[in-house]
Amino acid sequence: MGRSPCCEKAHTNKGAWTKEEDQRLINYIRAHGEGCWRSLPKAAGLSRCGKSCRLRWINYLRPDLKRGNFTEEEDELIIKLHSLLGNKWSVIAGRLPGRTDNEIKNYWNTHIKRKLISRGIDPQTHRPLNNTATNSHTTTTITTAVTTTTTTTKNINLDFTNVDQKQPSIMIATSSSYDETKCNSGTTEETKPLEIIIPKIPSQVMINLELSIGLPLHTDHISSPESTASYNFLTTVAPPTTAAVPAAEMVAKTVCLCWQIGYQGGGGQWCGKCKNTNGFYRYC
DNA sequence: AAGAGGTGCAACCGCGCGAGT
DNA sequence: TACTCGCGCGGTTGCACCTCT
Repeated sequence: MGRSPCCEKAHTNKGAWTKEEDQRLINYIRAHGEGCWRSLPKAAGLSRCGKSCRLRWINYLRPDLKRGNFTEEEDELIIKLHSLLGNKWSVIAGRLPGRTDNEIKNYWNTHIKRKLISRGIDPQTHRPLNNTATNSHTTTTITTAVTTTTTTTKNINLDFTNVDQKQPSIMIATSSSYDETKCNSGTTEETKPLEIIIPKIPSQVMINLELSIGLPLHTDHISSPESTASYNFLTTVAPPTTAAVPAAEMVAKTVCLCWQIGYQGGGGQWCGKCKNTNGFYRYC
């Protein structure tokens, strides 16, 4: 069986694009818009693969691209997003207007990786380099900064010290009040640690540490200036928005960072308002 | 001045997914 | 339900440019 090739390779150019090819592509997209990349090369009079045209447009020719060096703020944003999303370059790019996934990916591989290593941080795990190899009988501390719609920040510390002998506990310290029935609780000054007791388990049992990220189902959470001001990288793990989307609208995209921590095949902990859809808890 | 090695980035490749039939 | 098609994504490659010796 197999897939048919995306284009007739014998009749397509490869390698660097010429100015003439660029101009043809720009002119065609200006006249007809994006889309139907497969038929575009022929229609535009280009001897290129449709995928190649799409890549050239998205990564280089698009008028809304921001060229130039990454700022320190962008650096930190990329690091934070990567720590949460991993190599989801397109999602990360969606949070950096004017930057492309390819650009961010390249920048990560050439600059940020080195930067993190120089800080003593593993670029893949975002954990201290000298802490990457751990033993199940030693204390393992995983600290994840989880920010919800508001300024709520939770630091989750998993203490599996001597799992065989006693119940490990998970401490979630949050700078906002914690409401079991709501993911997107309002921000207050109150700090209330939440302790979850995990039943005694054998040390060889696999532990499922899955962080579930849901997309927003509704956008009526945020209306106050304070919450607008608190807009940050985690509030927009929603589908990418275009550059034309007003900032206020972007802010309105909310996300529930429901989390699940449990043994494989066993129960975990969920946000009280999450819905169980096809076996996965989503959205609240 | 020139060659070697390193770096950065544009472009390619293969695969997965969703829509359509 | 099975298959095709087109798009988009992430990983990888190739090459131009830069720096060092």
